[in-house]
Amino acid sequence: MAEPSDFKAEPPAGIDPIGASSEGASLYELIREDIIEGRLAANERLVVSDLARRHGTSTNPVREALQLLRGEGFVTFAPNRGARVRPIDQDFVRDIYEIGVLIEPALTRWFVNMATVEDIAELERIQDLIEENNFADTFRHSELDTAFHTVMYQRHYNRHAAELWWKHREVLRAVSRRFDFTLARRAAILREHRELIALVKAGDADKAAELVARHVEGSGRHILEHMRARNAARAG
Amino acid sequence: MAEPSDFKAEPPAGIDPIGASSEGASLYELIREDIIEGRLAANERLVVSDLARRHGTSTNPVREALQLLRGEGFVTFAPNRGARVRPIDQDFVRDIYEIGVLIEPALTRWFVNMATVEDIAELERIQDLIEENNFADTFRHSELDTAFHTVMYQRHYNRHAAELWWKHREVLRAVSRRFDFTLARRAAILREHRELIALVKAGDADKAAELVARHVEGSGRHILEHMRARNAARAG
DNA sequence: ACGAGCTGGATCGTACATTGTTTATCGAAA
DNA sequence: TTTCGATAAACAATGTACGATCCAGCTCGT
Repeated sequence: MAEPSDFKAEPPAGIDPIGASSEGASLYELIREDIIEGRLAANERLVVSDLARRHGTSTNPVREALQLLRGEGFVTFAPNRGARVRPIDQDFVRDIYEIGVLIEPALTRWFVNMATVEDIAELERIQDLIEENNFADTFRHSELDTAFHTVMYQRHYNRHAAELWWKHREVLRAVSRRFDFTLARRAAILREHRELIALVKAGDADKAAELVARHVEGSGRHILEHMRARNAARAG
Repeated sequence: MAEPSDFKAEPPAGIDPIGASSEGASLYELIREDIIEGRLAANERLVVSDLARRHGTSTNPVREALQLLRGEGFVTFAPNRGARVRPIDQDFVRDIYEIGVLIEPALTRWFVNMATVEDIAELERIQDLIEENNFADTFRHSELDTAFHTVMYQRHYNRHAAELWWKHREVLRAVSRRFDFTLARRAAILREHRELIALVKAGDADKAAELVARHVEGSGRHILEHMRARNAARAG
């Protein structure tokens, strides 16, 4: 969170976004993006030689990228049958937002007790931008919303929990980009953010945690409903 | 959970313990064991060519195993500077047991509402074995204790949460094997298990969840205290 | 329908090129 | 003589290439 203008969603400090070398890293990111963004279909086979050809590298970096993705759960392996895209389906989304409902309130509770004046000012600034944008640019909204929550979680001492949150967040962000926010959901997001800021100011950790649980729950349900609707439309 | 006699701790169904090929899998497991069990020191460099020589393979499988471990968080990478062992230190343990405190109660809550007569009988059977063993064989206790909780979580619909629990459990199990249980802790474990079974029988999900939170918290604190004591002893 | 053989691709091994990091050495300045 | 900095050599990570082997799934002939 450096400059006032740039709001590229960034991971909380200390979470390495890349980690490998130049080639391998980009390969990893490219494949990962393809999976999260849905460009690679669920359960699609990931043929090493194809990927190598497509990205203009040899097979070795591809294999390493796939193993890395396997470790992170985006790719499944069957012995001697290679890799497949783990489907980002309703079950997957439900699983990770449910974990969010359990973890985020705890992160929030800590934040409420540690928040500085600057933190609160930052939250309000981002919230102003969110309201100014008012879902006109959904991509921008997504970035700002992520930034809002990152402010709260980025300095938490439990790096594992923060990292887990971030990874889940990235998936949900990508999925939700495929849908529009309903008017009801838009109103709820704005209301809950404002309410959350008020609770942080008041130092009411319990109520803030409870609110965040509702907020995450609502967000997850909203995404799931969209996915269900789309699947029904496709099937019908 | 097949035969009455064997209680090798096993992951909940659907969590692939291996996944890769024969060679690569064993390599992955060997290195992973070395890290978790503490045979590889914290932050120790993992030189690909060394590992390849030591395990009698070429460098390729080693590199893939390391990437997989990176994805799972056991190894850190610095570009062009290779891999290092992620230290399993107090912070690490604290982070994952705190996440357990958040997740396990939710898993338990579900189990209480879904438990069959057979499930409860299984819990009691394992608990009998735990009490029969009475910490005489600490390794066996560890296996039985894991089996006890696996019965509760293995059929949970949220595979992500169950998998997360299992991965964390493996680490904590390995760490706690290096220490003895204090008498107080032993008593608490037995008491809480019995109490938990009673609450499951009574169908009291709220109290069961609360108890599990205390149980996990107590277990985590116990391990942390041991680690602190050992570190203090080493430093003094 | 069924089984033998074929084939694609995964897996692993080996060798080597390139590139970046670390370390040791050497010379110049203090 | 010691210290500092530059340079070079050693080391290791990363990427490429290619060949061997093995297995799952498919084809084709019966």
